[in-house]
Amino acid sequence: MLDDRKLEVLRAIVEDFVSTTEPVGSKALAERHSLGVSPATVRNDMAALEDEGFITHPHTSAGRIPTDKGYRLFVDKLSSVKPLSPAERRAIQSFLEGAIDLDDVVRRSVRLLAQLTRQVAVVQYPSLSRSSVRHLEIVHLAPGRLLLVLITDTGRVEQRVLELPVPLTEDDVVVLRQVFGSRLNGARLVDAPGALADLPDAAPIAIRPVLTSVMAVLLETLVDQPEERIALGGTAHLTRHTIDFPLTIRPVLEALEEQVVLLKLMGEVNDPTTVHVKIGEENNVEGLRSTSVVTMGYGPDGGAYGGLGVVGPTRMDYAGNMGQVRAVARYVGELLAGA
Amino acid sequence: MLDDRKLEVLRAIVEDFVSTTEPVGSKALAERHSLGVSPATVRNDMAALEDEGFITHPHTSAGRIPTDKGYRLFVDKLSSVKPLSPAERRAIQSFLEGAIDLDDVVRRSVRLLAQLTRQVAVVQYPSLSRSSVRHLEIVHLAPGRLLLVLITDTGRVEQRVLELPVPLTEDDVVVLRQVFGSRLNGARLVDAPGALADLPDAAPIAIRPVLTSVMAVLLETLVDQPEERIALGGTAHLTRHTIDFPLTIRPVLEALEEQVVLLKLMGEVNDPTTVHVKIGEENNVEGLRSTSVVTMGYGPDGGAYGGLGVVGPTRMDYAGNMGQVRAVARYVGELLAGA
DNA sequence: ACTTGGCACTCCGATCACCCGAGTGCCAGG
DNA sequence: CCTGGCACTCGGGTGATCGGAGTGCCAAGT
Repeated sequence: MLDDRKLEVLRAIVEDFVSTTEPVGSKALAERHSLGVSPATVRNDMAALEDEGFITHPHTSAGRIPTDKGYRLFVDKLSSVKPLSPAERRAIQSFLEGAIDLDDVVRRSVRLLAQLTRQVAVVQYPSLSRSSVRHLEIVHLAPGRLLLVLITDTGRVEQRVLELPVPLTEDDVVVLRQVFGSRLNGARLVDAPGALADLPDAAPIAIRPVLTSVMAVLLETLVDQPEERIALGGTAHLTRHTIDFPLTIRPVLEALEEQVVLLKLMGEVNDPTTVHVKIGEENNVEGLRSTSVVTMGYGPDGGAYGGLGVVGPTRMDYAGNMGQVRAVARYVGELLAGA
Repeated sequence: MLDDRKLEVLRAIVEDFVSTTEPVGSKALAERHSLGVSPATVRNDMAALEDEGFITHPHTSAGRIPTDKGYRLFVDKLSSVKPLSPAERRAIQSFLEGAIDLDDVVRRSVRLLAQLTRQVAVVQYPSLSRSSVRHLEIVHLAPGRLLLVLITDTGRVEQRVLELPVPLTEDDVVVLRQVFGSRLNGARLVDAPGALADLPDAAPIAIRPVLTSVMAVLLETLVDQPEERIALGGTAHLTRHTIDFPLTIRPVLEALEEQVVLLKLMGEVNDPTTVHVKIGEENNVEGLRSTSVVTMGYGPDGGAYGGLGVVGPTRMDYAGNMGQVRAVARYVGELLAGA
């Protein structure tokens, strides 16, 4: 029931609407795209597409615009991810080289993504749970006061201050360092509980209370409830699209301020090695129902440190944005894997 | 030329305009505020205020609105910082307690400020240059590869990876740690150059090259060009005010995305112990000319770790916002000083 | 000298009628 | 199954109208 020409018409509608922002009519469509048929025929096809729910028109005498379902079909079947232009490649390169630490990498990535796609960009910090321990430092700040500093392979640094009921000697601290270091260095954080399980028994009795305190903090705030972080940028781009809908922009901004929401966006990626697109109502997030989200995981050879992506109007350049998100994700993945 | 009643009229205009968003006319004003005079008299006073440049009217048959100059007078002479309500105090308390690290403190503060003031909130991380060294850790990642981790008294953690042309022994690293630690621990970062000046001469020849490399990185990226960080939140509030001006919101969002701009805002605070207000055109920042900025420094007893504040429309509740900013600044200051 | 009521004037904004044009749906003929 | 033709719909822009809010000024009052 949807022959090739109808699909072609749908593609043309999507492309025209994306670039012009205006409902596209049968006549204009027949002219601009060389379909080889008359406007009347296009109208018939349009009617069919509308019956199937791929397009609508805002009112009787207006042209057609794609529905979420229409965009979905377009993304799945009618377009292919657009490779980057040389200029874009260079931009990525020059933007990301010279980052001095993880924070810097993330901030630069957000900026880069926002600039490339001209959309709102979101970058998740490498998830703690999927990282491994590069180094765990235990600093004796004051009697009875310890500072734990955890550094992951991706360069994330987490620190926790810890008050102890008992004072410690310098030697105790050395032992602590040694004990934790030997078991955790190089281990993945998810494996930490296992790696530490026998610790209380294996350690000298004198420091067992301290040791369990440290373990508790470590496991609780870094493994059980690891703090996820997310960076956001390019919100000014929201104003480009919604010139007429100032009330459309608010729920989006509000949603984007919620860490939880952003994490949800990044978290719903099942296969981290490809770009994912959520269109309009497909988003489970209240407030982003009128937007589309393009995401991808990044990390070493397909594994995932975290996710990144962009949020924009459903009327977006999917092919282009998917290409850009993919490219940045890959680049960032390599960058962090090599760090 | 500006007698008490005229000032009273100005105050009334500012208050009414702030709360209603609409130009206020002589009649409404005479009624709502018990000025004891007729609308005609109010009109005369208004004319005088307008001559002096404190108010304008958008068009002939509209009421008056305050100018930047009018707001300035209002802030300086006609209003006093509003103390917080008990509910607000409780909010601050409950919001900030339970923060697990500096990042957490800053993020919570931003959120808190945004929520209290219903404006866009900005919080600067404690400036590196004004902090002192709590701990400097040197980790031997791999032969020829060092990781420096600097932890400040305010809990900021900075890390730098460092490639060395020569491999190091574990003993070398211990020496490095000892040497740097003894000179830097407890010292303010600005004093670091002095504290380290004699180092190359005092150290064993063998590790001098390494030592100077480490020093270079340390001084360059942490002292000479310390990375300033800033957190932003509550941007959704921008949409509350500018319902009618969707193009007004963009330059503001764009400005707020620029670290430089935010730093400028925070940096222009000369006396960090009191709240500062920049109104409209007083802002040197392109894009924020139509907004007002309320800032204050935070830190131990008047000293300044950094700044925080809010950005909103010139038509804002100055008394309230100033009170809220001040309260949060003080609270955050104490919190970090005690950490 | 200041205040006040009165009054003419201005101008914004809402309302309405109007028309143009784009676009559709349908039909009959190729 | 495609096509041209045609009547119909409806949104949006234009222009005229009108009411009301607010002003500025003046002359009279205290």
